[in-house]
Amino acid sequence: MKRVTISDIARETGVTPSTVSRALAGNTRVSLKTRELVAQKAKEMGYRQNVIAASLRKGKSDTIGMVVPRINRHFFSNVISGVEEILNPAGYTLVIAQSGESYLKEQKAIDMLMANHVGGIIISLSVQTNDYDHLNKVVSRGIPLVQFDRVNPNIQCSRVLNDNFNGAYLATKHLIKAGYKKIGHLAGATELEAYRERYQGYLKALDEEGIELDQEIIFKNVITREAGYHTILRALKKEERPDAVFCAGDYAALGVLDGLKELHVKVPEEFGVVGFANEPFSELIHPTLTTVEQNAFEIGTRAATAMIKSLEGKYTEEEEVIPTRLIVRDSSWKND
Amino acid sequence: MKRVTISDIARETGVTPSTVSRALAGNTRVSLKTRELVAQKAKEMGYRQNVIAASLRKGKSDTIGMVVPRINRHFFSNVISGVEEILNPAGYTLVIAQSGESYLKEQKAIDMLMANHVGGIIISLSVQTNDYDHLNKVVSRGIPLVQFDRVNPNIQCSRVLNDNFNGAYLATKHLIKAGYKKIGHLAGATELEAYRERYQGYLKALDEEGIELDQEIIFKNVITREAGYHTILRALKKEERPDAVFCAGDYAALGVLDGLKELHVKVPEEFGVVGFANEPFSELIHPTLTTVEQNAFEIGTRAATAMIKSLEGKYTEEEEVIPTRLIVRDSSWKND
DNA sequence: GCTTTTTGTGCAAACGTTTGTATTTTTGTG
DNA sequence: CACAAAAATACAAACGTTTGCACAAAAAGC
Repeated sequence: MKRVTISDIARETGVTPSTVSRALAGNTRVSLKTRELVAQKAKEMGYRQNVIAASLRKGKSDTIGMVVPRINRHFFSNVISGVEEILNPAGYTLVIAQSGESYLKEQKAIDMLMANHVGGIIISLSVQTNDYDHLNKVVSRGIPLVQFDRVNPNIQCSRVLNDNFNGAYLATKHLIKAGYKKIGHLAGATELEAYRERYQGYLKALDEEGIELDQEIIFKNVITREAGYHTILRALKKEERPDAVFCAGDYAALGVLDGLKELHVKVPEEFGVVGFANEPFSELIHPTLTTVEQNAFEIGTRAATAMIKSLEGKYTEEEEVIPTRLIVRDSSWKND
Repeated sequence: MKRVTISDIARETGVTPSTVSRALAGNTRVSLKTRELVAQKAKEMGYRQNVIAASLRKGKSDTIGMVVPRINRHFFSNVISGVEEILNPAGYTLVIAQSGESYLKEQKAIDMLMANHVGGIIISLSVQTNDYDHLNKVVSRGIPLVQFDRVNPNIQCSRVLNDNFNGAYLATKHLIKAGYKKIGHLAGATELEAYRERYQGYLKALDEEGIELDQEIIFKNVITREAGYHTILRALKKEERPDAVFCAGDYAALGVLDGLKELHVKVPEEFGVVGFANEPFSELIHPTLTTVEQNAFEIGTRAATAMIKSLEGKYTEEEEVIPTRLIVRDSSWKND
């Protein structure tokens, strides 16, 4: 059962392969009559373009590469869905690679994608990444690049971002309005812009409300559930103990709730907790977690749209910021 | 900044492209000396193979396609990780397509993968799929196919499965031993083998313990949280009400817990609940959910291994069954 | 009716590999 | 030292497209 090629169609229709190629591409240089003839014959014979051959000839492909830290994170898998939503109908295919938060694997993934002649690359950086030669190489090869969420602003390419700043600002503001007096912050990895922005949003809210900053209740690099748990235990031993925390991630917030439960601290009565990301579990735990929703799917569609724009040569370096939204649940008082 | 090709290396080293090709492939027909010379020069010049060209020539590629219903399901994203774990080190790249539980999209995904000349396809069927021509086409084209989890046993290919039967059997047995008397079952989509097997496991456990089957407390097609919720409300209105249920999925179990909480039925004291899948949330909710763990990662590694075997021509149609494990948590009595 | 323009097709090269076969070089043997 | 055998390399075709250029036929202009 051989594949049917363009030459097979040519033979059957009595024209040359080149005409068939043009006809299938809808080129108006071939008459409408032959275009229809070819199209019909192609369908009849079950022709499918050999994209490999086409890519080789054209020197580029309709495959877009995507590099994410981990595919099984709610945020990233939803971004991927968003990207597919746009890319597939537009005739592109997506190949996904995981960096596993490792700089080395990220480099390898990009190498692999370039070896596969992808038409463009959409990436969210690993935590480890602090050298950007691999990204610059992509750009200098003329391959369209789009960064999202975890980005480096110094690379010449479009970027799609969460409004981390505003989300954090709203979250902190909410805690203040709800009546909590001493609000701590569990910050994420300081190397990542995204977490730094959340920290800034936190600061802005405090500042705006005239609350003095207390470095004693700001904890850096607290991302996991375990870290959150240990941190809250430590925090509550301090003389000036916080009565609420804004966590830069839901997993840390989950750990905080673990710790509070262990210490029999009532939430939200005695202590308020707000997370970030709206992980699926956040509405399933007890108490349900107040958190900041990031619109992962939309980030995906925007990134894909920016990519297509670049592919069509309409590239302009731009930065889009997708709004975030506070979801108030049971882990914080609602009376604001 | 032009790509360096095999001919560039040939020119620099004074041999022909064919020799370079063979040298890079490690063919012993070229002398060790030139092999080393070529390898060194290639490195020096920064050569990267053009896989597109190679694929075209060889008529197949080192890209493996994977089709899953949804990428953002814990189970599937972990299977994917397992597949990558094996495929990447072996020099293959993975392209992932989502069927979104739609037969049409599944067909399209397979078409796309074949157009891209993937070397093989790993698939888990969509719920909707009840026609298998697209799979047979893959097989008849000589493209290695591996099915996992949701499979059709009539297709000629290797399969990797969960031990659904035993998992369900253990779960039900556990409920009986724990002292529950009337155990219902929320079954999944009956079109899927996987769910039918879980049902069978449930039956076996009842039978073995000499408990008479009551069709009144078996509910089909209950997969979502909402369905679980409505079903348990309905079930508890019956005259012969169950005092425990084994759910074919964790989401349904979650809905059951919702319903029980609403009715102030105490879990596990008055009612036992067991789920299936060990979704991440299952240990975060209150009470924590007793459930059956399926080793998604291992399913992935096995599927990938089977794929590589097929690719290397060592194909034998085989079926592997990966064991499942009962995880007892707070939603059922532990005194068994 | 002859040149010029337009329109539709064909020819052939190119994309970068791989691989069967032919050719040259080296090695071994009598 | 000749000659066969073995080893190393070269040649050339092929994979299925796309596309610049050439060419023929039809249409248009004078």
